[in-house]
Amino acid sequence: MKVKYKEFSGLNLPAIEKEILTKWEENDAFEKSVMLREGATPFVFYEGPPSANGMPGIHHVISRTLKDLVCRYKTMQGFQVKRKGGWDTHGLPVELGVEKMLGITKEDIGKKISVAEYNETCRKEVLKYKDKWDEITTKMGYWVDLNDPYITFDNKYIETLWWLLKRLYDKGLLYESVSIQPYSPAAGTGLSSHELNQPGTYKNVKDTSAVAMFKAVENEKSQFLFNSVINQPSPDIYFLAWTTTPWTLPSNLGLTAGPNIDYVLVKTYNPYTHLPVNVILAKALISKYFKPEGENGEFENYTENNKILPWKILAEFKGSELEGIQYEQLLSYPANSLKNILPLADEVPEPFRVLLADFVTTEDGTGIVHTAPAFGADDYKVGKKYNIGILTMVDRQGKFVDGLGEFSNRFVKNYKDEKGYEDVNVDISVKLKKENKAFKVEKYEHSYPHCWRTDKPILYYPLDAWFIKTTALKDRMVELNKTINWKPKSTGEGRFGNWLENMVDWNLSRSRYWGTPLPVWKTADGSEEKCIGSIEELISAAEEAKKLLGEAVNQHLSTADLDLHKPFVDEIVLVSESGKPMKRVPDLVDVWFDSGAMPYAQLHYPFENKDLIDAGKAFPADFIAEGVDQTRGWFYTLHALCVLLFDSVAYKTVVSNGLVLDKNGNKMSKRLGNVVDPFQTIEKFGADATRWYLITNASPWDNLKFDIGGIQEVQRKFFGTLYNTYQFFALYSNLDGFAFKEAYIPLDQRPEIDRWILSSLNSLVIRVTESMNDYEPTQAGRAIEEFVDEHLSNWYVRLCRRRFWKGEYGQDKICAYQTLYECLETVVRLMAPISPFFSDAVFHNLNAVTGRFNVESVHHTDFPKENKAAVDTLLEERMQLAQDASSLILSIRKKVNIKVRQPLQKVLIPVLNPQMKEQLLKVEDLIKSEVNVKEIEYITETEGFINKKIKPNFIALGKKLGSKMKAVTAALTAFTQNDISKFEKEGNFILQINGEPLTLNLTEVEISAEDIPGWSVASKGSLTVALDITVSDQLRKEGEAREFVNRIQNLRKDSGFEVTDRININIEENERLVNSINEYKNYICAEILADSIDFVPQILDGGTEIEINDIPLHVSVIKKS
RNA sequence: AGAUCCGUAGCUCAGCCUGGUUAGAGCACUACACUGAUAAUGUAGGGGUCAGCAGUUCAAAUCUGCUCGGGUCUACCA
Repeated sequence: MKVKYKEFSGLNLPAIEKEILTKWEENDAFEKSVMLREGATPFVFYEGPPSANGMPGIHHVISRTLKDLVCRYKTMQGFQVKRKGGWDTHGLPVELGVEKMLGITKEDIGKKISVAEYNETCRKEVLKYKDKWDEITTKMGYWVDLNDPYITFDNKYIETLWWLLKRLYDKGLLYESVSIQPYSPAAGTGLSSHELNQPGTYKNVKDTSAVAMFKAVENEKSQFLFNSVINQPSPDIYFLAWTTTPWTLPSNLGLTAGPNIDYVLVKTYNPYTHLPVNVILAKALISKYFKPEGENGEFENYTENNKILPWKILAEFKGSELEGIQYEQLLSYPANSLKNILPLADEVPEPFRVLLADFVTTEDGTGIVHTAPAFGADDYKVGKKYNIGILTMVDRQGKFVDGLGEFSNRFVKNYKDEKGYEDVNVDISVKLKKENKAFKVEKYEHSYPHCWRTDKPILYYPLDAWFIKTTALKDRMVELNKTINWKPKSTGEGRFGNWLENMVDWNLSRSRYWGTPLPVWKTADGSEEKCIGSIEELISAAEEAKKLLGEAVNQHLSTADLDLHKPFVDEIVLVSESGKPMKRVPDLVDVWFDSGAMPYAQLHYPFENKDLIDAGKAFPADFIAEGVDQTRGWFYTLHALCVLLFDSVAYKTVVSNGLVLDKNGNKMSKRLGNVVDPFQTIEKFGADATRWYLITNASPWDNLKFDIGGIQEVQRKFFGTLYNTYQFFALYSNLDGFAFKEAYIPLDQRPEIDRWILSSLNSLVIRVTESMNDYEPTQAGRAIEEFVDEHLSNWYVRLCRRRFWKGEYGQDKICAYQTLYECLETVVRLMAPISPFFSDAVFHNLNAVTGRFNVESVHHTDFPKENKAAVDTLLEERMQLAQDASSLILSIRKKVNIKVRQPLQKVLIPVLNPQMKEQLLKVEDLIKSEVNVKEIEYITETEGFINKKIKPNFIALGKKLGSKMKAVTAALTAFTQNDISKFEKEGNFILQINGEPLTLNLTEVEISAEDIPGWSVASKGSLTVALDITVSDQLRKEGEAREFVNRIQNLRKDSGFEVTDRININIEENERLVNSINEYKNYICAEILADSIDFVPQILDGGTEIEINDIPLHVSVIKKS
């Protein structure tokens, strides 16, 4: 028996997928898909490692679908695409998870639990959900190599990181410096930004805020200001600067103004001392300190009892004019004297000057920012730029240092829960008030970050940290970024581009436990340091230390069970050039370094696989994809490290996909309970429907509103249609034994409709290929959808049904089979990257019979190549015409209530030009059979018969006419039928516009048929049809015959006859139908496979009663045995 | 606060780059039809201040500016 096309017993995607999965596993389909391309050009893909200590969510499914479909597509395009999986295993989330699990805090590490035990727990916990991840990977059909993944805690991985760090170190790009970080004096530890983002850390608190007065120094730079105060009551000028943290004032070293902000010099009185003063502040903020009625008030009669301060603007200027003006230190003590100011650069600091920076606003304060480089990141940055030095008048416990007079050793906030703590900020403000140095002191409520463990306010504090000098190669990074193909473009130019422009050095240090240790060893005095770049180097350095420093050192060191984590590496002591012992600096490396170094570390470069990187075989990546939230994460660290170390891009194309929101557009979160479980979704609807939905519903970079209903729709609409089409094909092919054994019938020997669908198919191949090459899978998917639904199923198959079940297995049938087969086979290969399961299932079924491909899976075939010769644009156009015409005629039938089975005599179609007629003629038969009409008449000479309308061709006329457009439109609207036909006959028309002649030609207008008086008419665009709705006697009879055929076919079906069974029919005599049936007997018999139709006086068992156009009729249908 | 994306029918989305006169599709809804693809299908109908305002233009969903709303990232500040 011949092999048959397997017919599905129902569209059960999850079940089909399970079968396919088994097949893939049995055949090692994934491995084979890579192996089959051995020697081919590599297409390099990097997998961004997920962290396996969290459950996979639906948002992982979208980015992995994207990655998978590109890799599958490129494989089918002939590239070899290796996909090494990986796990991100270090970092704070892991540590916090473990701490929560063990019920400990960071302080307990090393006390309640040893560092070794703690890290061991992290190591185990981090792969907690690995099984779940493997499961989702398999079930969603993500092909990635999970047998040999890279793991960031692996010694080999870390060794590469060390090698890279050393290279940075040798290039002078790794350095130690202070940075301003959130710091909790109460807990005695720095906080990561992640910790600062814990819920509840920002609290509204009331603090004493002060507007302090900084006295300007008169010299050349400030002369223009002092010129304005000559002859004024006070010769002094003060800058006003606001602070909510008066404790930072003793550390003040600068005042920062905005270069484009307008400032004013105001003559007034100090509201506390009532002394005359001149102050500078932003013009926009005058109203915050002065009442309008006080402007130009009475200065002479001012006394301390006056409620309203008189004030007067003496001068106005831009912030940029203030740059460099000096002022006197606000609060001078021995501790903050000039000699105690530490430099921020190599030169001697020049403090107490006005600086300029863009971060200054006029929303709060005075428009002049008190700048203490130690206690604010912005302050530090601008302070460094202007080299004003740094003063840190607060120690790590949060109290003032010695040598600050009455403030010495006082806590700047109540960190110790002291009873009767007196707020030092209040005392400072009081002192300023008394000394004519405060202009306004008040309580101010604002939100301020607090330590999430101690609930005490944090400070920003300078801490030692290791940095990568990314700014050194900023320009190169910007330049190389321009060569990267970003999808969408705006992320690369906007979000990422801006980020690069405003780049700061990368703070690498983390004072945690579970991470890659920084491989730097230092002597106790810090004078000598050494960076280690490999395990071998570490071992030999340790051996040397052992030799020089004695046997007690590095006793337990062995190559065999070396672990490059804390606490083991910390136990290793090295020896300096001068023979001193060196200990490792305690810092760990930011986890983002782990992932950014993944291109090299996954290959254990350069210790192994050196060639893969150096010869560019696995580097840089052709393609990566992750969520848009990785823009400043992984995308950045990959780029930064690569530019710094290899002067190259790390990836040529990057797709950043948007977020998955719930159906209402809210972010999915466990708290809201709107998280979609990907396991359930795939279990219920199948991975294919889910993938198809995720890809075609919205562009990957748009946020996706995830709606289960959408998946159901995809399943029904797209997969259901494709399924039906395949089932239809399989049903008849199996009957006819079609196995594509006959020679391929040349296109020119196939009927019009076959050539049309094949043309359409090849156009589709072109479109899909273009879209996929352009990383626009959404466009590709939608195009496939449209083809399957609109063209293949709803037109080709519908129109060709008869060809499949009617007649002998001859040329026309074979044409139909070959055509439909080719469509199915091609579509399945086109969609394989997006929906890998169902496509493979259908492919298997097809190929099992025909064996046209010598492969085990659709994923081992090549992507379809377009056959340009098959594309016939005119053909596709006229088929569209046929579809439109049919649809119009059907709508008329509907309107006048004549069913399609009732034949009608004639359709009129006005043709506007010869091309249109030519096109219509070629599809005339299609239209006629589709709408059951006997003839089509084309009318060209139409005057008096068709009403035409005319309107301007705006695109053509717009440029020519400009503002006359309106008048012309009006003139054309007023055209009579005579005007139009005159225009058509003569080819041009002279209009009078505003008394001037204006010649229009036919290409500048659009003429269309509007109406045919006395006919039933419908139109769409330039196509108009008119239907003759008269049903003559002859037509009625034919209609009845068709109706009869239909009823008998139903009976056959209801009786469960085979499609090929032959029958005999008896009809109880019926006067009204006898003529119709006899007249069309031959036709009827052929349709229903009847050998006889006889009228009998009475049917013995009564037969079956049917109705033909409301006429009851008794028949009996007997199957011939 | 800055950057960026988004806002078109009840819902999901096209159209916008390159301005052109009835703003489309699918789903849902209503009615009718079809029935040897039937867990399908066709036809028709209702449903839109294209977020708002202003500008450019003969012409704006489309270009520009501002505002509002939503998302994300970054920053958190005197």
